[in-house]
Amino acid sequence: MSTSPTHPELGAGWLLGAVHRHIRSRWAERIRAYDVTPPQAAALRALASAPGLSLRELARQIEAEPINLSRTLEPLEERGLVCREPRPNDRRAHALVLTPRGLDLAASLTAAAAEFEHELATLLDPGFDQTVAWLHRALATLRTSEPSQPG
Amino acid sequence: MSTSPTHPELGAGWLLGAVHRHIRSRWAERIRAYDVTPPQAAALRALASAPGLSLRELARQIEAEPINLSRTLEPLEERGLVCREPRPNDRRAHALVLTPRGLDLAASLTAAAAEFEHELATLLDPGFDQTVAWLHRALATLRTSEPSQPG
DNA sequence: TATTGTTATACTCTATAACTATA
DNA sequence: TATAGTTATAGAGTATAACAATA
Repeated sequence: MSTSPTHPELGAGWLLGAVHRHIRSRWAERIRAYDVTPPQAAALRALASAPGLSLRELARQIEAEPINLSRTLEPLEERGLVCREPRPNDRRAHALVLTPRGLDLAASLTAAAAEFEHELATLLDPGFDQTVAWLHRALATLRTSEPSQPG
Repeated sequence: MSTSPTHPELGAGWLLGAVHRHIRSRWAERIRAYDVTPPQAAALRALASAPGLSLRELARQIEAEPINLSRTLEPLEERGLVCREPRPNDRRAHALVLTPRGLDLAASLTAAAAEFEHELATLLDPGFDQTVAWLHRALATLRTSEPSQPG
């Protein structure tokens, strides 16, 4: 992977970071209208598609630390979007569920996300989903890979 | 851009973040042997290829905030890798230059970076530089793009 | 007035360790 | 003893405002 011509000493890691910050920032401003942050949006959307999970289960699903997810959910609960229902058989874990308003919001966020990602895909490669799919595969490969000296 | 199958409600932004953290972490551990952080490595390599810049000029070049770059350079100056030479004609800006040891380190880091990026490229697409180049173009496109509602 | 480097400060996201109450 | 949620705390990286010295 060669370095970018405009930044000769900044490599793939740097470029990924720059892209990530940019995209995240755009996504954050897109959902600001709903008064949620990107982590909150992820939690809400995950809960909408898998209601009743415990906090740790949800954390596993979206690959967050339980403590961070806990703090992410806090303001959402205060706003009456998420509630922790007690479980009869285990009083440690609560069942996380969305309220009707939470469900509405999650639906809006999912629509916004679909639109946002479609816009990104269009920017990347208008009309050619194949290469976008390749980007996804590439990122998925890099995500867990263990770069090590070539033999 | 469709979402990842294993994380239905986590989109492109999340995936980019995950990849970025992973790659950054691997890179950080790779250069830990040299006792430098990724931002320090970027600054050192940039200074090696463009010596004599002022702090603000260097900051512009690597797209960092001057204050953050200032703090990045501080420990490097203490270790005798970078020094701020006074400029005769402008006593506000100093000329940043690498010491011989700093130059050695920068060379090692550049070699490590080339190796690291080559490993990433190999992971992505062994033997096919074209698609790697496409990834770079894709990231470069996304980097400054302004996603906006399609017409 | 404008610019350089810096101080002080804060924000976002993430992470580790240890506590408490349950099981 | 093991697990669930939480508290306290910390870290990296980034950012804004303003200030003193200098131009």
